[in-house]
Amino acid sequence: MGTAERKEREKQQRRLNIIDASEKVFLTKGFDQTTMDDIAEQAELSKGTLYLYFKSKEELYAEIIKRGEKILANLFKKAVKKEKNGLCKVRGIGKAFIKFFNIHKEYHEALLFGHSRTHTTNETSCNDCKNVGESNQVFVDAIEEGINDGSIRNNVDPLKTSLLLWAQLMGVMQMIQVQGTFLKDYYKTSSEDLLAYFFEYTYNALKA
Amino acid sequence: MGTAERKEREKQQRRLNIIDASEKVFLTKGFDQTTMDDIAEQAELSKGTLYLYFKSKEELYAEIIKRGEKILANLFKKAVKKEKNGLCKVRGIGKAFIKFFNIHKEYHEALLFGHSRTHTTNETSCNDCKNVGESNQVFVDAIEEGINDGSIRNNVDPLKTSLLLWAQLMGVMQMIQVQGTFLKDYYKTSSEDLLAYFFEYTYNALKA
DNA sequence: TCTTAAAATGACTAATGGTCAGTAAGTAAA
DNA sequence: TTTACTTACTGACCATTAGTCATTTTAAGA
Repeated sequence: MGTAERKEREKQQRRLNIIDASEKVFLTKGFDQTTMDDIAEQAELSKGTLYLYFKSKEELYAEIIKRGEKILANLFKKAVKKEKNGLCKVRGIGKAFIKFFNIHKEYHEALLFGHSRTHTTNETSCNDCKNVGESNQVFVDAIEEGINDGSIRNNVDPLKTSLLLWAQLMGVMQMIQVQGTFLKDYYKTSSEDLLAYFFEYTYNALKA
Repeated sequence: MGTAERKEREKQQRRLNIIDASEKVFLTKGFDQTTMDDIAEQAELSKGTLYLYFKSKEELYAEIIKRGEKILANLFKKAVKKEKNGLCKVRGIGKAFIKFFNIHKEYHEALLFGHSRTHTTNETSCNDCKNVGESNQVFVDAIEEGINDGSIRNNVDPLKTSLLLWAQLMGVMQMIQVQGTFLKDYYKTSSEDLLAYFFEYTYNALKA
C-alpha cells in the first residue's frame, strides 16, 4: 500500500518547510543573530524537531547556501544566452553576479562567508559544491567559446581561469562588503568605481 | 614623582601581556574555539580582568589582526627592496604574501576572515585599517614605479589596481583555504597550480 | 600603622546550541 | 473496538561561554 510512500513525501515536505523557515530567518537576521528557537518558531515546530531533520545549525545554513548557489547558476545560464561571443559572455556572467547581490542583498553574507561558517569538510563539501560546479561549468564553456571565436586570447586555461575569476570576484565583493564606506572615505574610491575597474581590468586581461 | 608614570607603563605592559596571551590561544585554536577563560588562564589573570582592558572578545581579536597586518606590511617593504623594477616589485609583494601564509599558517583565518568576525564599524574600522593602508601604500608605490620605469602599462590606475590586486589575492587565498582538497579532487587543480596561474595572469595583465 | 584608590577576582547571569525521556498520533492486527 | 507497536514530536533540561559586578586584594602615601 502507499502509506509508506505518503509518509516519505510528508517527511520531505516537512524538511522543505524547515528549510523555508530557516531561510526566512537566516536571510533577515544573518547566521550569528539567528537562533534555533527563532527557526523553530518560524517553522511552527519545537526545537527538538529541527534536530530530527538536520544535524546542526551549520547544516541547515548549508542548505541556504546551496539555494543561493542554485539561483546564481540559473542566472548565469540566462546571462550567457544574451551575449554574442565568449568574451561578452564572461562579462555577462560577472554582471549577473553583481546583479544577484544587488537584488538578493540578504544572500551576501551567506555566499561570501558561508563556507567559512559551515567549514564543510571532505565528503560533505563535495555535495555542497555541486552547484558551484554547475556555475563553474557555465564559466568554463564561455571561456572556451571565447577562445574558439577569437574574442579571448588563446593561451588561457579555461578551467583555471574560471576558478581564478570566481575567486577574484568573490574577493572584490568581499572587500566591498567589509570595507564599503571605508573605501570611499579613505581611498576616495566608491564600490561602483572599483567594480567597474575590475571589469575593465579583466576584459583587457582576457581579450585576444 | 614617577609613580603615576610607572603605573601607566605597567598598565600598558599588562595590556600587551594580555594581547600576547590571546595571540597564543587564538592562533592555535582559532576564533570560535577560543574561550575568554582560555585567554585568562594563558595570561595568568582572571576573566574579569580581561574586560578591564578590552571591551569584548572581538576587540581582542582585532588586535591580533592588527599584528598580522603589521607583519605583512613589513614583509612587503622588505620584499620590494630586492626587486629591480616596478612590475617585479608587484610580483615580489605577491610572493611575500604567499610566503607569509606559508610561514604563519595560524594567521590564515585571522587575516582572511578576521574582518567578517569583528565586523568593525565606522570609527573603529578606520584605525584598524591603518596597517592595511600601510601595506597598500607599498603596493601603490610599486605600481607607480612600474609605470615610470616602463615595466607596467601606463594606463592602469595605481590606487585602484592596488586595491584590486589585494582583493583578488585575498579571494584566491580564501578559495584555496576553504576548498583546498576539493579543488584537487574535483577540478584536478592543486593550490600551487592555481596560485602560479594567478601570478602569470596578473603579470600579463599588468606588463607594459 | 591606617586610609584610600586602583586593580583584580570569581561567582553569577543570560543566551543559546544541542539532547533525551516522555507524550501524542497514527497504523495495523486481533 | 481494543490492543500493541511505531513514528513523530515535544519542551524541560544540560553544557558551554561571553560578559557583569559586588567583593577582596594590593600598595601608595600619610
